[in-house]
Amino acid sequence: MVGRPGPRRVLTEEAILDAALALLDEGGLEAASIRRIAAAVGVAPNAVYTYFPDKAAVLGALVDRFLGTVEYSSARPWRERIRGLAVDVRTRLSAHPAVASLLMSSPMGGPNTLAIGEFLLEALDAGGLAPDAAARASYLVMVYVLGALALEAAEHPDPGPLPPEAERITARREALGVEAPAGDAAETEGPFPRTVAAAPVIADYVSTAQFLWGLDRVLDGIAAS
Amino acid sequence: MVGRPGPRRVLTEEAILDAALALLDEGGLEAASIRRIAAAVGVAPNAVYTYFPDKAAVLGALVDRFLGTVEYSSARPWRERIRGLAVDVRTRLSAHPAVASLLMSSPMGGPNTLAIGEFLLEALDAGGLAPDAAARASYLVMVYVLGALALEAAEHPDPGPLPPEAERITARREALGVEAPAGDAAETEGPFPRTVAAAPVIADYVSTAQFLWGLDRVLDGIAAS
DNA sequence: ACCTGAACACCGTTCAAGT
DNA sequence: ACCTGAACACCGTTCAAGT
Repeated sequence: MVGRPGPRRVLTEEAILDAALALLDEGGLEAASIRRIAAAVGVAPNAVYTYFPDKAAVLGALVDRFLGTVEYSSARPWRERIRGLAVDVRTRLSAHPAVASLLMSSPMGGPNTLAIGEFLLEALDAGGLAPDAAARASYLVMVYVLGALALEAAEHPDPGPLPPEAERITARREALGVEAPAGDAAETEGPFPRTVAAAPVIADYVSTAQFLWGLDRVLDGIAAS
Repeated sequence: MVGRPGPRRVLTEEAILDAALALLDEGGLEAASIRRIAAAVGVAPNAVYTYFPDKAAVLGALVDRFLGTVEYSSARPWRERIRGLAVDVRTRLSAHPAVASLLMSSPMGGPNTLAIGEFLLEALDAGGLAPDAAARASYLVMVYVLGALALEAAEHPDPGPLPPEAERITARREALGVEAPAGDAAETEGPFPRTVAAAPVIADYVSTAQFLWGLDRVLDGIAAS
């Protein structure tokens, strides 16, 4: 802006990812355009291509950097290790909801993604699984965690921060047309009677409780294999 | 094209969705633009907005129509019903890989999506689950199936038809740098020793076998709850 | 009601040029 | 090597107008 073109080194991969994340947080997926990222760091749009080959690379690097912030420890029993990892990912994601949608689309090939896979293999080995079963199980855990988080994120395509959990459950409840828990006389009519009867639980799908319930079923299934 | 503007009724929701699906199949997600869909059905871009409020509605309707083609029967034991549904979705999706990515992003609110949810609740009720557990379990099954399919689809962001399974596994194997099954002397060095050792199994993640293994673990966990 | 042309406000990416 | 301005080939969506 001040000076003329030339080798100025005003940019960093980090600075680009910071700007992309800020735009993602404020305006959702569609706000994270190359042009807006460039504007945010005060540079011409095409300058970004000096640091990343294309937009997918920027978003992929963003996802991998995010996964690098996740903390996990090997000190506890194997189930607790995996639960701890899953909860930590989910907690950190709640501050950056738009990143959750990117988790499924990026190719999962970054170094921090590999580190998480390695951690899962360790935990499952500690759980007594044979190497092949541990490998299959680690992928299952990833499918569950990423799937659950992406589905939660899909529920709130609107930009901005994720509303509090209680609010999101209330929104689901209203969307399903349930005011009272409807526990008295089950209205088993209409096209989808079971779905209507289950509405109170369905409203709870986006809750931490449902997330952990599902994870525990997955871990039960793995432990029994 | 031939006549002048006016109430011609040359379009149908069905025709628009047909064109969108064809573009999706040929050119992947980015090919399914409103402008290209309109061109494919021989109409001005904005004519599409007479039938759908926006692009998201077009893609949402496409997903729901796709889920309407899925077949499921209530004749078998509950586990077989759910396995049959999952396999049928996966099989039909292999002809339309780009639709898999849309499964996670659309809000899952269409009538055919509800019908599948209802079917799952029936099967789980037949499996002896209490209503609340059945509701939670039905969501878990959906998370697993949709997550697994979306993750498979993310592996092939290139447009065009999905390569045969054997080819995709070979591609994964090469990407991981595994030529031989490496079962002889485990190279437990480098940054991610377990990941390297598990590479042969990891190459198999995109297989039907892995898909069903994961589903069976999920169903085991549900049955034990 | 259903379609049109034209426009608005954007995109990702490429290219030749400057330092 | 790193950045620029300018351009290319697109987007989704809106609006006033025609029939």
